Amino acid sequence: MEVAKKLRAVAAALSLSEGDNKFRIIAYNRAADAIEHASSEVKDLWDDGKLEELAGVGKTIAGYLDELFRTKKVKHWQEILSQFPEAMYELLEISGIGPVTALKFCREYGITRKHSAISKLEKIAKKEKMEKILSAITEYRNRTDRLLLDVAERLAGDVLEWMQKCSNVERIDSLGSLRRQASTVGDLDFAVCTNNPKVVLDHFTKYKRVTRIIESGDKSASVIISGGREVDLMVSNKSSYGALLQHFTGSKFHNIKLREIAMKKNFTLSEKAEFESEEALYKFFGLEYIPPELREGLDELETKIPKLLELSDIKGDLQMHSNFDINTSHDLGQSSVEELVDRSQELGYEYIGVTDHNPRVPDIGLMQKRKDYFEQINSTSVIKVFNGLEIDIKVDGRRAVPDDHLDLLDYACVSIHSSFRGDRKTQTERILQGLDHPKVKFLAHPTGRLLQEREGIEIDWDKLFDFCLRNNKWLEIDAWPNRLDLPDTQVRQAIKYGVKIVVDTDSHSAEHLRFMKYGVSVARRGWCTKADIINTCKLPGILDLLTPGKNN
DNA sequence: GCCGTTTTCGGCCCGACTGTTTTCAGTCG
Repeated sequence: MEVAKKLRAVAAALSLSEGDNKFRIIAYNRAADAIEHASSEVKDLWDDGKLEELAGVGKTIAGYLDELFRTKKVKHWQEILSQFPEAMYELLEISGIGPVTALKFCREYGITRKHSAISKLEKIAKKEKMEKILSAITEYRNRTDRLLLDVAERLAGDVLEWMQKCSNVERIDSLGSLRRQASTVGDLDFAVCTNNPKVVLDHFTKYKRVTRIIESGDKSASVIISGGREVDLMVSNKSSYGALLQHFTGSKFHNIKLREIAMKKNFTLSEKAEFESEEALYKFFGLEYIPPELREGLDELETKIPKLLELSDIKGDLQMHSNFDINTSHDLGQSSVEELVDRSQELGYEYIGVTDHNPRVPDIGLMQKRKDYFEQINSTSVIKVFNGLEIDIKVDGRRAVPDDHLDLLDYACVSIHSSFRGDRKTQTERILQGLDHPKVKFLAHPTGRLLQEREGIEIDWDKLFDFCLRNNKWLEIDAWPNRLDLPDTQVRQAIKYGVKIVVDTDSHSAEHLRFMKYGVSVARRGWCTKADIINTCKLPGILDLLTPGKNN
């Protein structure tokens, strides 16, 4: 059983034990939350002796986790868990079933075996015609992964469009993890300002994609839409709409901390509090306004909030792929350089860098031809078009292009596209070697992670940051929605170190250039200001930075 | 069990919805 699930099982068992301290139960659940939301794997934290750095994991639980990793089991937990059938802990996976219900099912229907627990419950539910349980089991089986940001925005856009058809909707906002621009989104959440909740909620449940209404009351409703996604909507009147926005934007951890602050000032804060705006709410408690992207319950309520990067600060895009065919090692772009230029000009950029993948087989003739082509483009283009290249770092750290070919470029970035496994030390050395050339300006999609598909590589971050700082190398935030790489937590570490960041789209078509906003969101979630980001520089500044010798 | 700019003891976020409980427990976010 994975670690967080185990902690939740212990919490469930404790909650069923007579007279147990309910705060101990909360503590176990909080520890599970902390582990699930940690930026590192819990096993790695244990390896590094950093378990207790997780807020919610104290001495006792850290001790038990240590026992778990050393001996594969925790004696104390075994004793607690063994009071109840193993099957019970499996049933907790079904939405709507908590400890009490799970135990009741196990006892009434003789569900004991762990592995068949949910199938057995399904049979019983069919026989007994327990419709809600059946649909919850179906949803459990179809449980889709979280949505990528661009997909979530599109789905939310459809819901917004439908809701705006209702004349009683005075204002509607999309909230939750989508508003916080987390890298992936689970449920879609909306708040509506209205004087007629009933009509609004009624309209909501009639949305054409709704496949099931989970619940529907006077103030909120939850539905499942086709594809299995849950959509929640809450309503309020104008006088407490700010409190509702704040509450439903979350995160849960941020809200808990905020309410603790309120409590210390002898106020009870909830979504019903009388605040017309979020600004007024934060101000009332003596706090700065916290941008949604920072509301993760880390240290944002105790830290001075910098002026975060904005999309309009971006002056150019330094990673994109054209269809100029140089027999590339990976996928060719779909748009011509001219199309990329046109679209970039519409976006108000002063420059772009075209960084096609390196040729499969080194060919200096092709590189020269490409250089001539860019010179010709620049003779007519309004915006500056840099002749860049994205170069593979091979497994042994060598670049896939001979050094003399780099002389024909304005700049290069390097990246890993193979051999993602490998220990931290080897991968770190590999990257540093790849970066070590004056023409190489930044590391593209540094971890190589693909959201919902592939974990990133292991990197010694301190070592990488130190190298970048000393050698004037930058790290990329790749805005491609299934990359978002560097991840926001590492972005924050990088800029604390003083490392500069490039935010770019890695576009493989002119159509993708619009993804820049997701990269900006990652930068904001990483607490970046305009000054932390290389491509907020205007053209003369970038020309300076790209001139070899000047900054190397 | 966790945690500290009121505290190393004594607190611990808050409310909505559901079901069958005619006043609240269970579950969720």
